[in-house]
Amino acid sequence: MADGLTIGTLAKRAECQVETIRYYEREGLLPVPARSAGNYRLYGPAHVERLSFIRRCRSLDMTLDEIRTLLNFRESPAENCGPVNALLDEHIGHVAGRIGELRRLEKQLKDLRRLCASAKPDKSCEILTELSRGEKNGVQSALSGHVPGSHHRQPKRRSTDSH
Amino acid sequence: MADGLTIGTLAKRAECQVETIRYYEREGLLPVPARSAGNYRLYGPAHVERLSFIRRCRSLDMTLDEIRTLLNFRESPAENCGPVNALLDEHIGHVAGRIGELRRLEKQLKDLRRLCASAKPDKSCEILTELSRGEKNGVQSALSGHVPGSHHRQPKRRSTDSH
DNA sequence: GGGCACCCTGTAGTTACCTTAGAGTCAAGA
DNA sequence: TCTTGACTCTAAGGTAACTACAGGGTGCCC
Repeated sequence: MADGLTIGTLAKRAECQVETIRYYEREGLLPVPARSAGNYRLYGPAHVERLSFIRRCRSLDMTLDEIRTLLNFRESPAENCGPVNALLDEHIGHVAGRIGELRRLEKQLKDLRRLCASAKPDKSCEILTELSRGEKNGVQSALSGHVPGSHHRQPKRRSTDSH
Repeated sequence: MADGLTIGTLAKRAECQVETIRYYEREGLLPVPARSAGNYRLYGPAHVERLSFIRRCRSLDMTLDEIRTLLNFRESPAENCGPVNALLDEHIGHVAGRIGELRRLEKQLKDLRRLCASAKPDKSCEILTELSRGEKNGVQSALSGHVPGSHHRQPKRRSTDSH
């Protein structure tokens, strides 16, 4: 193999999964790379840098669309970076709003939990009773619309990793 | 139409979308209802109560699997409600953990934002520079694995609603 | 009987990937 | 040389919890 990194090496450098790289390529976030004689993707330093940028933004919970926008700013610099600031401010707003929602949610859950401090006979479980109440004075929805994801998907490891 | 609520009426009672009800039926969360002569679904008070229960749990950000578990508890009551408490405690743990993650995230974003207080010439934008740094002393990932969703999907309204 | 709101089924799209199947490639060891 | 094992390829399907849409049928009022 002449030169260039294989996809697995790039994945290690940028700390992400191989499949994620191929996905970004399909999504147009990473340019189509050169290929080796055996049809392997070959990457250079520019790919490492670009992928690191993307992963860093993702670790800040930006969407791929937001990242696309930032990448465009990088490629065709305008007179000032006002739009970059604006994008970041908006994103900060999202995160802050979400924290507020989750805090209200946490309070509700704790209120609910307090209804049943110990393991009582199941039939009189106040929690189940309260949850089935349709009235407006019960537990209220804290969320504007529905907010997804206090549950993470923990990626199943490949068999090659653990075995 | 003899008696029973149509799906639209049920949706209004439980404050959810018609499609969501059909989805819950497919998922086995709601029992298959009776049908009218014209093949319309017909619901009774038990459906209203059960759907309200589900929606209330969803507004508390529980997964459908968790809700399924709670519904099972309701249907076949055991000696005590310890498992209900356990489920709720675990869910509270999820939410609390998520709040912590998002707070770290918010701090990082604000640190990043401070690098560029005004609209400077784009080429020297410190934010873009910092985001492309691969080094370990830059902005760090605050998230264990990836945490989805500070962005909400806001459902597009149907044309019949706004027009 | 015309029009409108409502309902039906079935399929596909959303986000950001992860998983799997089935096959090819590469380098090293026996 | 052959084989083993790690790596790579493409294509398709799965995840969560719905939402959207196409193409039709039903119920009811005027």
